Amino acid sequence: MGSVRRYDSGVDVDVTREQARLDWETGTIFRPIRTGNAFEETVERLLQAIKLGVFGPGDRLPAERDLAARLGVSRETLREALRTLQQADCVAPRRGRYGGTFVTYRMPEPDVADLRRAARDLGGALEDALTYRQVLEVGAAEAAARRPLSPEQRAHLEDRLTELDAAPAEQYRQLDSRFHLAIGELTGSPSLAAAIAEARMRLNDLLNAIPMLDRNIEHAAEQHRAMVRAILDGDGDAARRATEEHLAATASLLRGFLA
Amino acid sequence: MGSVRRYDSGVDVDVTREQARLDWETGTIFRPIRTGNAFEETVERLLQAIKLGVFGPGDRLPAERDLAARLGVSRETLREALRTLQQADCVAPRRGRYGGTFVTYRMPEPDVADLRRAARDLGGALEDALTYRQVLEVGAAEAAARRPLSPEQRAHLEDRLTELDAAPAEQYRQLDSRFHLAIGELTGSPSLAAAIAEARMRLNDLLNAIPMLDRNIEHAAEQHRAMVRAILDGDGDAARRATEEHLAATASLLRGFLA
DNA sequence: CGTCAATGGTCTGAAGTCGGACCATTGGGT
DNA sequence: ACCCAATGGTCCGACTTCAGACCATTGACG
Repeated sequence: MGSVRRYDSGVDVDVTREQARLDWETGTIFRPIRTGNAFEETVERLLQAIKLGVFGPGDRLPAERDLAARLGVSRETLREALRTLQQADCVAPRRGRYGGTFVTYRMPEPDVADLRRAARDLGGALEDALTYRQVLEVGAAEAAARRPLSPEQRAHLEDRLTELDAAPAEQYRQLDSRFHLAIGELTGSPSLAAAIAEARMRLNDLLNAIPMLDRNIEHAAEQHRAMVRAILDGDGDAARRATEEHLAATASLLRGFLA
Repeated sequence: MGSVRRYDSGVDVDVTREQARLDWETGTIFRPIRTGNAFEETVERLLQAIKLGVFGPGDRLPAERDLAARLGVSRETLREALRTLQQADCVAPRRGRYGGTFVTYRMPEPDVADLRRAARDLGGALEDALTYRQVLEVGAAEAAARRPLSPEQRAHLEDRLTELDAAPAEQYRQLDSRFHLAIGELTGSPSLAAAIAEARMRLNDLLNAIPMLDRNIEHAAEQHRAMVRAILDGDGDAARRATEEHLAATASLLRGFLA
């Protein structure tokens, strides 16, 4: 300790502490540029779009050429991904005009064993994802509330809530995702909406595996209403508090099943 | 309006509204998988590591083999990126043992003309980035405050503040970045820290181009102290408020120069 | 004064990815 | 009954990226 070196900047620094700082920061800034190859990431995205409920069973995905362009990937790579999903019985292609790629995926029944396995796979990334999601969604709710919303936007949010309240049990998770995603989109910040979608994707397998009890659903519904009310009222503080409470409840429910 | 169709799910939906929802959500979920090729992203990362001040003038970057592994990129791609930076006089390689790639980049003088140009280049992405940053950093400060911190972590945070207070004008921006990044790292969530780094990178050229007046620096220093105090005290609400205030001040300073 | 280990510099063959052209199929429209 | 536009299916040549091996250089250390 206390070893000191003079740099060409003319500033004396403690070499040991400086090294510790560097080790720490390089890990953050020099993280991997790409998590996998284009093909794998494409599969992941498509699967998550389906699991998040953006496309339900029977829905048609955008045409290959269009989808490839949206994903910024060549059509061939996209097709390879679609072929994989097809073999996993998630989608089925239909040729000809008015054809397309149609979703055949059905949500599996929630299963606590699945949940534990999924949590083990995530490992330390679980706490990371929960913190990440908390910060993003709480912040988004507040940001959405503090923003002037168009009548269309207000209607859209209420639609999501109504849809969710009327959801049959097997669609609940997907419509819940739609609702939370909608709040992210209301912030008007594409980056924020994308980050929320990503965070939710990471937790999605876990959330999907939680058995939904009527009592939990009712509780969640109340919290959802509080969030919507606060956002439509433009009350940022209330929106933040309501979202905080809702996410804390979900997180502790999750931890409960893992304990 | 009111056109209704029955899907195989047996649920009647308003086709017009359903289409609007799809258009909206597909934009979020089917955003591009990769923003550019590996080479471009590598250049960007390196440049940002330097501009954010993780590596100052004269510092040595990690060895090529090591750096390539950290970035998840082949050594050849990394070298191509380094060659580009070399041609831009940002780094210089030195061969032999104890050699390496050394940073030669010097911060340009702040210039309002640069700032306006950079803002124009960003376009609508500016508001996006500001919102994104606000949510992330405010949330991170609160999360860090609500978390038990080790003595090393507390010392690290205080080091960053001390370092920043003692900063010569030409290093101020870089040390400011280090300080804000440190808060993200204190949350213990790598995803959150990475997102903060990314958000800051997007605004970096803008922030760097703001002429720093003594009055602003003093004001910022006060806010920084309040943030640190709140985080070390474990006072989440205070941390959030202090960060909110600080970022609002920076944002309005920025908008002022753009107006 | 030589050794040698760590570093940047160079090359190659394989695999991944891309853009684009062209084919095959289908069902609504004329 | 035919046409044709939109869709999935197939293929190819060019470019990018990769993994790994090998070379060249340097300076601290014995």
